[in-house]
Amino acid sequence: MQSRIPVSRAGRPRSAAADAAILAATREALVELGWSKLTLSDVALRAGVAKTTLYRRWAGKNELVVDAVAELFDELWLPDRGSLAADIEGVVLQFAAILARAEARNGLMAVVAESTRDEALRERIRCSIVARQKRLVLEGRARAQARGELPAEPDAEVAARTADLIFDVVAGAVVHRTLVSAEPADEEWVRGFTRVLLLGLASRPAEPGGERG
Amino acid sequence: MQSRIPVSRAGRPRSAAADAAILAATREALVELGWSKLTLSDVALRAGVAKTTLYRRWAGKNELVVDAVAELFDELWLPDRGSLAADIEGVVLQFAAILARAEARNGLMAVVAESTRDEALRERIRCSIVARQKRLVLEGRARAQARGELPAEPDAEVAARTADLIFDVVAGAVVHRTLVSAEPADEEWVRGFTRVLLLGLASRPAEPGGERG
DNA sequence: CGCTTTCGCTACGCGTCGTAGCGTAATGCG
DNA sequence: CGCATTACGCTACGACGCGTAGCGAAAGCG
Repeated sequence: MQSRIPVSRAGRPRSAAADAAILAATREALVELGWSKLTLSDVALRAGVAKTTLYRRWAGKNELVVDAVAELFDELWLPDRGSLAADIEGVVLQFAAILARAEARNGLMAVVAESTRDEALRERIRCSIVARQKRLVLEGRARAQARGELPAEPDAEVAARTADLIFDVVAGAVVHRTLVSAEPADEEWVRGFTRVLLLGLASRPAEPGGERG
Repeated sequence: MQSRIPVSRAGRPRSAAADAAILAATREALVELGWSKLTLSDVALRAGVAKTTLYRRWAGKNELVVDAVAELFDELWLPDRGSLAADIEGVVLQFAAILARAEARNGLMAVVAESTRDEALRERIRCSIVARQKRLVLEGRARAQARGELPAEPDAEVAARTADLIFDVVAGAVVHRTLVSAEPADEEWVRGFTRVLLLGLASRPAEPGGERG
């Protein structure tokens, strides 16, 4: 789903290069300036286009940044590493790698913050960013059930609720670690997180040396 | 820790009533307008004070909103409900109740988003908001260890890392559920979350009826 | 009572937003 | 090719919020 202003079919077509330049310039400005100091005039200058061109395609700051940030999450996918634990670690590390980039941190937080007041914006975020992540949860669980690592869910509604829960736990933990605690979600942290997620708090903690199992 | 501009001791003292009115007006404006549309002129008008009075006490929007939001988290505490699961459910429900309020959602997200660029602001958030929450994790674990529900941690460093992990998982999940998924963290959700946190994903899911251990 | 500081008010400079208007460039169609 | 249509770059503009300065008056402290 795009947040763009609809385009007419007749006449001179919009420059695709300008689109790419604007989105790239937005991410660049997001890194250097952050959300609040990012101005559309500056983005236009960086992209080498006129400010009015920008307003012809996006309605405002929100819409532009959503599209610019959503592109970052396109690279998320779920590698099959053979076990549920390894799959989780893999995808969490990918997510963490994206959030390690300043443009993702700044943009994601800004957009989510803005969405608390803007229902349409929240819907765009859900479609552009969140839905892609949630798909991975469903895929990972299906694999784990096929392997026998997770019990099958007889009730579809309960299954859906559980998937939502897992999604909030995984995404929330990584985001909180990265943005609020402001510490990297590195491999060691991901190992500990995966252990808690799979086995629970009651299990004995992992050794610092990196025991796995 | 306060973000206020230091006050002199001689001369006319600052009006305490004005302080309360300003913070309340900030929360009110946060609910109605959200972060980006909140203006200090409007806050001053609502509070019945001059805009200059506002700038005499806080350096800007960030500092003011941090203080206004931090007050909301003062009410967090850890009731002793007799078991680790019940303690977790209790504190998570409290946290969820705070985040159910629009002023908390808007303010917290706005401030966190802004903090991605502002190190000093991040530090203020850590002291004013996050530290209070993290204390509850340590307290809850100490109780659980005293009860024998959790194994004792021989290594202090490992214990600290685990506490940080738990904190990010709990706070992150609730925040993500409330702000990104935009669905309430109600009692049913909290039960499911607590179950996963304590027992892990591999455990059989709870029945919809509300079976408890 | 004087000294100090706060308070309300008005006014101001600055920067950004988002739009209007214009001339020009690029494309599709007959 | 010639025309209609649209995008583009540019300039200018009004509106608005930010943060500050200056003033007279009010409220405490010694």
